[in-house]
Amino acid sequence: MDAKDGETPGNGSSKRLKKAKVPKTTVGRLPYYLRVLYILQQSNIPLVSSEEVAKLIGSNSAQVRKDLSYIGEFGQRGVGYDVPNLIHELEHFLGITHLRHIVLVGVGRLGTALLNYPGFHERGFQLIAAFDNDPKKVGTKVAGVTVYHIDEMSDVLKRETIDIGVVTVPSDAAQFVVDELIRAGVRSILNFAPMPVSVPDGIPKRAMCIAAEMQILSYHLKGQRGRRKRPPALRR
Amino acid sequence: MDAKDGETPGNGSSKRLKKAKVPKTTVGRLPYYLRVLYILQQSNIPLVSSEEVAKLIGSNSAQVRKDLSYIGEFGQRGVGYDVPNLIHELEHFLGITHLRHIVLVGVGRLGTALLNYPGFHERGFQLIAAFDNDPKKVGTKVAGVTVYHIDEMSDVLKRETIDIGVVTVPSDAAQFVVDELIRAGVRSILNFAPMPVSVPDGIPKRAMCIAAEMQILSYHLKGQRGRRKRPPALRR
DNA sequence: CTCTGTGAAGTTGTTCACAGCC
DNA sequence: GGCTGTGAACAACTTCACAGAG
Repeated sequence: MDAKDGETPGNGSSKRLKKAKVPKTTVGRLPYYLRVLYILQQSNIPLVSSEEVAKLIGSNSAQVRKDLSYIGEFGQRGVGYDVPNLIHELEHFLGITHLRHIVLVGVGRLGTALLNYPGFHERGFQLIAAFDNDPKKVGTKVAGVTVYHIDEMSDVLKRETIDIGVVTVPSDAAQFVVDELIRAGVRSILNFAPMPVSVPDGIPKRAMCIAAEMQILSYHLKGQRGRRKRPPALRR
Repeated sequence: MDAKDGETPGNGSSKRLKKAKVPKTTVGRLPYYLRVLYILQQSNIPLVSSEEVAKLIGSNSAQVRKDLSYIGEFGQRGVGYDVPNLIHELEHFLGITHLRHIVLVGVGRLGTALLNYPGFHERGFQLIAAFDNDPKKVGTKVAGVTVYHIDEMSDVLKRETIDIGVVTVPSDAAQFVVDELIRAGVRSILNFAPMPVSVPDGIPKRAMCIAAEMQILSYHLKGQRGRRKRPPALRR
């Protein structure tokens, strides 16, 4: 149900690397490894062990080593991993070595919040434009990003390569907006609308649904009766 | 790395049901089934087949049937599933039959956007309170929800059972806020801060990280060179 | 002795294919 | 005929446990 694979169908052997297959579960964890590595780097910690990384993200050392081993051999036995080097390798693997261009459609509250989110820029994602169908919003700037009308999308994006289209419109507009983004040449979709959308084969897609996450939490709460009286001791 | 299991450790056989084990991947898909069922219900469609549900969420019919079969036998052979009944069963299974109480910590832009998100209420989640450490925000109301100071948390929540604490504070405050929520008796955590947090055993936890999702998309774009010239035909 | 990298074992999840009921 | 429910086959992922490098 999640992202389409995004792999070009018949590219068995690229010239880039040996590139054995990397499980998608592994790909999903790499951004989290990267996040703790950035923190370690800020603290000027030059080396880290798989055990330490595991502790920080709540996993286990074998998992960390296995995940990293799918990408290459970056550690030193008896020593650990060089933090800046590992950051470099992960960034390279994830394709975030150069600035990625993104656009956002739907300048409502969530859209505005995201436009103001500093994490985009910090992580190498550059907001090129925003789109909405509300004439009051069109022509304004939100967090420094110009808002265009949705009908202008193809024109505005004519000369730009957009890597990711972020969709923050109401459910009933989501599929239309996704279709427009694809038509305008946008290469992948991040959908926040609480509605499944379909994309053509080969277009990577991810969905973030807050309500779904909360329902999953709700499930885990079943069976635990009511308010905890004596909170469990905090670890750490 | 994701949510703690949330299962009370030694409760092999509850009296509630036969309750065979439901894979967590299945639990993760149920909210999406529910979402398309709500849509079908709004269109007054009384019956649906596993094939149709699968099409709508981009899965396959065997997966849908298998998932549903972990919970019970809700379909009729040769006919399909009764939409309202299946909704009822899924809601029951997910524990969203009664209102869930939630609080939010961090009334910044993202927090404000979430407080205004109508999906909470529509899906049976009731915002009881919000917290921030900014004196300018304390005492105001955002989207009808009163903002308290973080130090007041234990007091404010003394008599309430809070099911989910939503964390939308900056990274460096995330662990502190989570610890406070746990101390105040909050039963589970939904973390939006781009920082792993740890919780005691038995406290369900989920994380939503936008940057991570975008990095995963970025990975899938690697290898596809540049702007698509001729967009693939839209399906549907 | 420490910590990585990795086959092999073990576990979990998905797909197949068909019996069973409408 | 149509569609569910489900063992059994298959595939993916995780954990173990240890060889090998520093």
